[in-house]
Amino acid sequence: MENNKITIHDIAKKLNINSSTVSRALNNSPRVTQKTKDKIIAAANEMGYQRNLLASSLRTSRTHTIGIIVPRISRHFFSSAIAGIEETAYEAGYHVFICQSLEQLEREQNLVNTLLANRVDGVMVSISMETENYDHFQGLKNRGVPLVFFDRHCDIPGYNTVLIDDFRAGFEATEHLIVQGCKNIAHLSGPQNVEIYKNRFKGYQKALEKYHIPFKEEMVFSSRLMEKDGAESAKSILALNTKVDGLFSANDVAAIGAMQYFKEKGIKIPHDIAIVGFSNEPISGIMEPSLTTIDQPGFEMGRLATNLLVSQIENKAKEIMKETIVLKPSLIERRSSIK
Amino acid sequence: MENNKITIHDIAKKLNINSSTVSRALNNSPRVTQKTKDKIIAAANEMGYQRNLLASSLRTSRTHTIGIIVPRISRHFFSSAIAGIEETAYEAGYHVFICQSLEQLEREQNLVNTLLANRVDGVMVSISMETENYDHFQGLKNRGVPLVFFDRHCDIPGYNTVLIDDFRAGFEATEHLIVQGCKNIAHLSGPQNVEIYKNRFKGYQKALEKYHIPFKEEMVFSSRLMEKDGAESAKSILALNTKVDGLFSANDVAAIGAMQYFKEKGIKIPHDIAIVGFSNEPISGIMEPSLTTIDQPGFEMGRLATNLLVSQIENKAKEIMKETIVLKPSLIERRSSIK
DNA sequence: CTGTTAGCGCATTCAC
DNA sequence: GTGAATGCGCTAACAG
Repeated sequence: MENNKITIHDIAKKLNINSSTVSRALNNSPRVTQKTKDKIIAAANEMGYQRNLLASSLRTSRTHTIGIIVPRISRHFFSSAIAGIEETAYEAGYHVFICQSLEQLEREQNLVNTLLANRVDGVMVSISMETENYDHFQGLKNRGVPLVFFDRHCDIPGYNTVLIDDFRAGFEATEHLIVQGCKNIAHLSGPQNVEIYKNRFKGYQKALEKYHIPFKEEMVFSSRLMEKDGAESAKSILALNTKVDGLFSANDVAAIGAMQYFKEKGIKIPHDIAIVGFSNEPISGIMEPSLTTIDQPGFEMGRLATNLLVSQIENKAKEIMKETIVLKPSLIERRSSIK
Repeated sequence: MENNKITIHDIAKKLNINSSTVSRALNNSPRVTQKTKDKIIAAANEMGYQRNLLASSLRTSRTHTIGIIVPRISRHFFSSAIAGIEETAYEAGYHVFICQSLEQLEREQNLVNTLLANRVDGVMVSISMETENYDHFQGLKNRGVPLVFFDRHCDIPGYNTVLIDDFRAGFEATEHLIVQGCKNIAHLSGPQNVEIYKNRFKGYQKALEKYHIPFKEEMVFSSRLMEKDGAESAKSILALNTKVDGLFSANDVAAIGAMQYFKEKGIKIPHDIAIVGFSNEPISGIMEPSLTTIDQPGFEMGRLATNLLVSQIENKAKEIMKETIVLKPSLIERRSSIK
């Protein structure tokens, strides 16, 4: 039917008015009569007009788009977070540009530049496991593009951040195992440049300390916390001289990898080894209730982070404030007692 | 350090040359001396120049961005497909704008318009379960924006499509159950406006026919194939007069829901009821090998669909060809025999 | 090889 | 309340 590209000029010509009026009408400016507005909007619909956001953004230097960089969209936590982000962003009139770093620093760096080149109004990041410095975020700061970290944040102060209390999560997870009777508790930890893993580890140590259980270096297995890392760590755990009877994993995926390995070896969960990991709904749901998990409120974090970002974007005139929102983790016990 | 917005004019001024030359140099045009190129690139880096893609795209009417609409990014099949799409797109010099319809027609319609307004160079869609007509894709055609359907396609000819042979998948799944000794095989089916579900259903019927097993309407449970739908169907299956001993589910999620329900009720899989579903790696991996699955080559489909789309985009001068690529499904048996 | 000019589509001054 | 003119930053056409 309608051909290719209809511009405000085309509809102005047809109505024998000026394109500025059309522009104003379509932006619902109060400086246009309702009558002419109606006429213009009717004509626009009829002609199949569609605003060219590129031109509009070029002119206003606002894209109403926010960029988000996560390690991997298929991870349950991140897809929940994205759901929260999209919902909130949509309500505030923003679109979301979703990007995956795939845990690679180089990709993360490129993505920041891509987002910058696309002139997004703000950026939300959960850093990759390889990210140890933050130079690549400097460009955002130079351009005055608001940035919010969520979940996997950095330890440099002065950034806006939404996170959960990971120290507390680690502490409670470990305490839970201790209270249930575990004596030798191993820990699967992640790269220490990522604050969440560092803090979960600290929580683990603190819980041991509280219950006067000696901390042993060899009980901590550091890896990138993929499924196979969990399995490998499980193998190492079985090879230890000490008989391990509890395990706290710093993420969901590694916990699952470890659990699988243990099961293959005929080890009973939680009877022989009790595990506390993090929630991963699609998987948690189909497992027998052998895993106690810590819930990560991804959706909620997404919402909060987006609100924070949007308020930064829209108050850019004022000095950008630095804010940190801390959420409480919650332990989900799938059974009344472990041992 | 560097301030806000540096344009090609700024760097032209600094070097006492014309901005067109700068533009040409930055686009690596052969019509600029290597010397001046080097000089310009050096200056650009030094000044922290970053191309404004909005302006560039406005001028060239090419964004080098492709939009993709899937029902839900967290679904294993789609996240694999997205991985394939991103990889291929990146190689071809395109960015990917990922959107989720969340199985809602209205969202799908809005997303098409959003992509259009953002002037993406092409679009890839796997339709929602609610999508029964295709008017909302008309705008793409009018604008000459190439469109490729993958996996969940439509039955209207004249569109580019990448799909797997779903009839064959349904047939082989059902045949597998029959050969393993199942006599009463139920089927979990999805909305029949979605071709893949229709064809899987047809394959199921054809297999029954081949083995002279009477088809019974009450053995088919139609739903939106969510996890809870699978569970509900499982409940209905147990309430039947006929004792069902085999189940073919038209997707992975419903199969998992059904399996959980059966297990809760103490029914042994596959001894009491054998199930064939579709692969869902993160979940398949942690289950005991009780589920035979059909592999959906998401990554491969993503690659193929992207290649198809890119070739359409880049040959837009010629008439747009219509092509359908059909992939073979492959049955993955996790154990040698079921019964 | 490089400079000049014009315009992509829109929003925003400034007039009236 | 509406029209005319200008420019966002870039690239393409045409000169030279």
